[in-house]
Amino acid sequence: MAQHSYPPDPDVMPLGPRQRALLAVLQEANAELSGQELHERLRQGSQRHGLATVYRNLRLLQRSGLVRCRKLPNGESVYAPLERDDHHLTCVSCGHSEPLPICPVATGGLGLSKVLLQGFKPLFHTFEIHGLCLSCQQSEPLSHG
Amino acid sequence: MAQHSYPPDPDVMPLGPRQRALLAVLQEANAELSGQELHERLRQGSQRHGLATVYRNLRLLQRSGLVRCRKLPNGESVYAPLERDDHHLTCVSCGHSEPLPICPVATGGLGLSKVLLQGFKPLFHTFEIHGLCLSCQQSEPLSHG
DNA sequence: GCTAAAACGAGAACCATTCTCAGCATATGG
DNA sequence: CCATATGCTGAGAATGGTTCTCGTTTTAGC
Repeated sequence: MAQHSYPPDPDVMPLGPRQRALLAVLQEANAELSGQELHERLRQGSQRHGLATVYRNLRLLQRSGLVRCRKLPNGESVYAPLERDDHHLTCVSCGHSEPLPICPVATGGLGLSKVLLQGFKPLFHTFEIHGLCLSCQQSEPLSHG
Repeated sequence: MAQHSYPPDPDVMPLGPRQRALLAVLQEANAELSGQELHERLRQGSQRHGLATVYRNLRLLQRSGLVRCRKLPNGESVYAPLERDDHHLTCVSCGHSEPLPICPVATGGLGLSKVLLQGFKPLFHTFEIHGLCLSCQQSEPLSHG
């Protein structure tokens, strides 16, 4: 057991030093970060950090309900603290994704009955509108070839 | 120009035979299909079909607003006809994703002002609840290591 | 200190997707 | 009817983010 004491939530095991560093970087950032970006930023600190461990811990933090994740059209995953409730407009043509400054879903208050959830324990939700951004509408003749 | 005549929608260029085949398979399927699954099913028909073309046409159909796409946690993309308005419960631990039989968002009627959209032309939206499925809650001791 | 168990890092492996490029189909103009 | 330009197609190679492997390092408990 390489765990450090520090029990912020009885529901969750204590976090290791690298996991705390990772969370801290995510919280300081004002945007979602990819695994690679996170790795780069962590390297600049004093601790050693391997890419594999960054991904390992991202998975663990996500399972613990501390980190949320979203996939961009290019396949990258981007991460943010769970409590951040941002949603996005994403272009199906160029892949550009930008924050949508409203949450159209009554978070938490979702009228989701327990019956519908069937034992599923919700942690966060993602809402995304996909379409064509202005510049793609203008540049593309929209031909199927 | 290898396009075949057949103008179903003045807003959109006519579709080629492979694009129509692709759409047909998606419409017959009662679930989202991945690019690879789509490719397999198309191979079974009479026309020849290459994987590259399947992906090429999926991209084009998506841009034309005929097909929607969603990324699974394992990195695969799954496709469906645009008009299908399904949403999902997805487990952050095992990656299992199942349909959620309600749409908590007032589709179309989203109170999204044009100001917020800033020229963005919406085609479809995705809504997904991420959390822990029952079996993952039971099996995992939730340790950070 | 010493040992067993857990976490770690570097690099290889993975795999869905995209790219490359030579060949072929379509449409048109001569 | 044939020549030619255009651009779609498929096989296979390349790409790139993420995961796996495995030998090493760190931690916890004694």
